[in-house]
Amino acid sequence: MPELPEVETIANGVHARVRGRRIVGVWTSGKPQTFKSPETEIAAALTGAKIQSVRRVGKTIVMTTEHDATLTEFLIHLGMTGRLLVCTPEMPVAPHTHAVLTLDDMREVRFVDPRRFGRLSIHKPQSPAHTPQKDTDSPQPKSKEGHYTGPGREPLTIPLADFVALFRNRRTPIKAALLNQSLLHGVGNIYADEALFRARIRPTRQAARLTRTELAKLRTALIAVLRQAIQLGGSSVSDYVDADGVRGFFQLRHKVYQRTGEPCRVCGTPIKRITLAGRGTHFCPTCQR
DNA sequence: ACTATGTCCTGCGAGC
DNA sequence: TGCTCGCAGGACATAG
Repeated sequence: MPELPEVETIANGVHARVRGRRIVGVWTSGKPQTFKSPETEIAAALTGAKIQSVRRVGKTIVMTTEHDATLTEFLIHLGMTGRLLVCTPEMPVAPHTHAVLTLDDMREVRFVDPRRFGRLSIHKPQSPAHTPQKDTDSPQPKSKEGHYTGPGREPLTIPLADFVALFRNRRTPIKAALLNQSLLHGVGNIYADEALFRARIRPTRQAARLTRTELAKLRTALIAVLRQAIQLGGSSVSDYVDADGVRGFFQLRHKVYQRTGEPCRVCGTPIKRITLAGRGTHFCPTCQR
């Protein structure tokens, strides 16, 4: 399932291939749950627009487009099985294709999603002039200036003090807290398990009970594992592929994820699997305390 | 405000 | 071999 490293790989790949191209046509499948914004709005906003950039925010791909000096952000969340592919027209259209953007060089950006947990939407950066001057009553500075910033903090850049503060007073297991996108966004099941293993912390530990030292270790481990995964093009479990349909390699480096019963690569103890927060959770009962 | 659980959806693999 | 059935999970809704 695409998490931060996979989404980053895809966004970078699509960016390199389509930046500067104009969208000349938009087709959508009509499957209602795929579209968080009405399909008519998506088509209207993107048709004729020029692609400025494609980047990652959390697990979301943000395609920024410009049309008559108006910026629009097309948000693509891949869910579990979503793919974003840059294709030539003669390539066969995969089953479960839900959106196709035709570019001015006839190539196509295709969104394919068999399981339909993915979501497409339009985000319009609000110009400050248009926002009513009422936002003084919001207790915390939310996303004020408009461009999409996601629900939580970026794991790769969050300072240690902020990272530690995220987990203060959280009684939920640390694994569940890592999966909470309104705290850190971008971390999913694979990298939560892998980071906790590298930090030698049990997924079941209550977040608020972790020491500052343990949280520092966790942050370092998380950043390291995400960076390494990005370098290897992500983890291809189930059917993840990048913008060209190429698989990643980080699954070969997994130390616990989907290694139930196999020996721990550090101590040889069989990797244990439990269910936590409704998710398969893998850890080494010896190494992780 | 926080926490836990159910729901969506389809492909695949285990088991018979 | 061929079938059924249960599981996988990210985000959101709902309930406590």
